[in-house]
Amino acid sequence: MSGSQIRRSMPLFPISIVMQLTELSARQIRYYEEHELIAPARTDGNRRLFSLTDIDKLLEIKDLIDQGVNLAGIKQIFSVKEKQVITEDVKKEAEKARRELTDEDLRKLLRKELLNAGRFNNNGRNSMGQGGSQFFQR
Amino acid sequence: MSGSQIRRSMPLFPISIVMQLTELSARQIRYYEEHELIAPARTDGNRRLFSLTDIDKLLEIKDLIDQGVNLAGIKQIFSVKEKQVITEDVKKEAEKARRELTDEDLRKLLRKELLNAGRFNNNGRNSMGQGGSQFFQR
DNA sequence: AACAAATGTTACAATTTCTAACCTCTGGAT
DNA sequence: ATCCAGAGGTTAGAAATTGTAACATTTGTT
Repeated sequence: MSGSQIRRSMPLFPISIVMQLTELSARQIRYYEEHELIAPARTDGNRRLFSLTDIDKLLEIKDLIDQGVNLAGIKQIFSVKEKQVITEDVKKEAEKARRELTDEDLRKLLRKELLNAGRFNNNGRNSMGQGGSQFFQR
Repeated sequence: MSGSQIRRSMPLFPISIVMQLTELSARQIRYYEEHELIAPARTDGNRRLFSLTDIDKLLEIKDLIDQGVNLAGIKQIFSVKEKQVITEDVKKEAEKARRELTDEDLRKLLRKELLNAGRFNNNGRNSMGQGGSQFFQR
């Protein structure tokens, strides 16, 4: 399971292959790297080497571009999706807990939760600054 | 709790007030409505009336615009965040289950999970189409 | 070692897209 | 009836994205 993660992030493909797989131009792919949407590995000779994860990301980028989203937007979307991955992690564990419900699993779940607490800056502001009316409090 | 939800979505503010609160121009605010990022209510005389939810959204829009995200991107982000709310819902329930762990709660959790399953189109594609190599399977 | 093909970098240009500002006109409120 | 906030159309300027070309470097092959 962690092995497949390694495989998915293994740098394997030269840009020519990625162009075919994604139907993106080399220029586009380099541009997206320049703006830090992807970070392909490099060979000793400075050639890009893309992983499956990179390719998936490129396909997602292509989708969003088609929907009119600009690069800044895609960057934001990726960052909220990263959060999503973690909550989904918790979700999966909850699922497992539902099935098994051993004390050991519950301890693991709790531990993970605590580790992730406050890991991201919560961007949620509120229109009334501090000391907003109690009437409107969430 | 559901009461405060009602209050937060209650149409209260005319555009002039919203301009001050958000430091957005009227033209901008209308522009964002035109592109369906907000949907303020209207008075009998067709004037816009904004809720606190609208104002929060506008502040978030302002932030994202400042970060260079275009409207299409903001729209996507809003839709992703909606998902997030739901997974966070599940997360909260998982937290609760961890504390209480009654059979009843677990049944509720499961029910919610099943109800939300497939509620959103999962946009996740895979670089290898169908029949991709087992080697790379997630 | 030498050559051909692929890829990297950089610069310039062109095109497209966004967004804010300008402007006019309408309709509601006093 | 008048006044003014608000609605909506149009446009200009800026920014983003991609294409193209020139030239350097790497890779693989013979």
